[in-house]
Amino acid sequence: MMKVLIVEDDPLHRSYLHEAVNAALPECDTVIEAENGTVGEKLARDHKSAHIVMDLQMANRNGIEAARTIWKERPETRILFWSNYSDEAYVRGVSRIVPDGAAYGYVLKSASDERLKLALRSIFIESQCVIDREVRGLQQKSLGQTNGFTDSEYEILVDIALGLTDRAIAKRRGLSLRSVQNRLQQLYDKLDVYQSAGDDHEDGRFNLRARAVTVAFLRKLLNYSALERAEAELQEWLDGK
Amino acid sequence: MMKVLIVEDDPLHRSYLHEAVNAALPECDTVIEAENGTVGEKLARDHKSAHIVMDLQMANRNGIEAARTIWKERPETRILFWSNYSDEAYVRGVSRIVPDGAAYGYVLKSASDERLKLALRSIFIESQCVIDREVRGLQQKSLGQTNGFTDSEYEILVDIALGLTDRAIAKRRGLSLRSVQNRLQQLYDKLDVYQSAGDDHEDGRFNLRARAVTVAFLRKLLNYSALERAEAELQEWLDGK
DNA sequence: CAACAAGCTGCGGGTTTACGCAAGACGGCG
DNA sequence: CGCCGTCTTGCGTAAACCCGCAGCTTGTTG
Repeated sequence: MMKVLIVEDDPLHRSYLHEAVNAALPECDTVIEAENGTVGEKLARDHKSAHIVMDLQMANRNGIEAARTIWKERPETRILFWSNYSDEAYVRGVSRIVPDGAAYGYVLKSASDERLKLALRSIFIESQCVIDREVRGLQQKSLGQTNGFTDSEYEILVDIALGLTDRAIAKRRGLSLRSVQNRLQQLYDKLDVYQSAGDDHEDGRFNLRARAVTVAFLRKLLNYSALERAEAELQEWLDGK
Repeated sequence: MMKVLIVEDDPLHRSYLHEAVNAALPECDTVIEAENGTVGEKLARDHKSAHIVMDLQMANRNGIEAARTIWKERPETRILFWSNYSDEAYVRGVSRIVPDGAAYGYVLKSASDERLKLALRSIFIESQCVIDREVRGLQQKSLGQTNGFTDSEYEILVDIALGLTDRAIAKRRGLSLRSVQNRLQQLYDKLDVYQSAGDDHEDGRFNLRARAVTVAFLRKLLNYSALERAEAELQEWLDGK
């Protein structure tokens, strides 16, 4: 009497998930599969799916995008994210879109069979949130401020990553030019862009703005999918004049 | 009488490869597996492997890095790259390291079983190069100049992506400041950074330098692994004063 | 309420970027 | 050889960027 929707790129992983669901949830009688985010959204709508397992990184339409629209239509949907990576960019992306009180989970693909099955039961049957330990760590840092980044810092990081000028950022965020630059300084500080820049020889200097983006990338604060989303939002904003 | 080494992150894909090798190469009597680049290099050395199937994107040590050191030790090794992506960054990275006359292959994970098996036989038995059609396209563009990027353009792209200043680039590449800036202009041109910048309203302007990097990322000219490698090279250069 | 921290803003100035203009340098080609 | 295209370099300028300094607005705390 339970239906589960699997949204996952890779056929191997898809069939693995299928088996795992069958094994972990005997009360589940139908399993549907989608091979990308677009199809996933459509199937979720058609079947009014209440239980979804979703990959984050998919070529066609990213898991976060798909989850967002699904949750917009029915916020009580339970979604288990099953991902290869625990990049801060993904973690931040997910926790930005989960509706209040929704049951969801975040399990890494490297987790054991047991963990996956346990998570499936906890979320779909017990309505509990299950977040992988490793991911949890990031989340703390990300929301709390310890060593992590404020939302406004993250925001401006994305803005310069997109290639906006200070002026454009100011306009977009409704700030003065100087405020934007303040935030930038703050960002450069946290990313440690200076130390690598200084190097007592004054010649080996970095372009702070570009360097900050790169460092963020190398630290997985940003990744392709985050950029992609940000770019889409930017275009939207540009169109809205 | 043939040994095959499989280097692949994901356990599912690893066992899939294992089966594929067994099915396609009955003359192969032993299959060894490594779960990341570091182990892969070690096993290749210990076993003097002549036939390797390698994933490109691996957490620990990237397939390109591993392949490079393996080929440095024994250039006649045959390597089949099996990857999820056909990013120009990967294609360029691979073709940069393949030794003269070496037999290698590049097959996408989305290819059919048949294609994979055929590629295995062609490369390991017939010593032929097998490059996936989709990848091939990129390679042409990348080496030929049609619409693609010159090496020097790509080089400077990487440099600004790393966050170097014009001056630093000039020093590193042995050019004058102005020449560096010339190449940048050229790059901006090809990346079409202007059109999105202009937009008749003079306010919606982009920071060309940062924008170029982002556009390159979105077009898969750059990706994480390319950045990682470039960063390592940069550090090396910095240490060498 | 006073005191204080945190964030926004304007001003000013030193540095870096982006780029037009023009003078060489180098290589191919008729 | 002279012509031409491509690449390099210097000069000069307008704009953008980085940032110290100082005045203001907040929200918080004793």
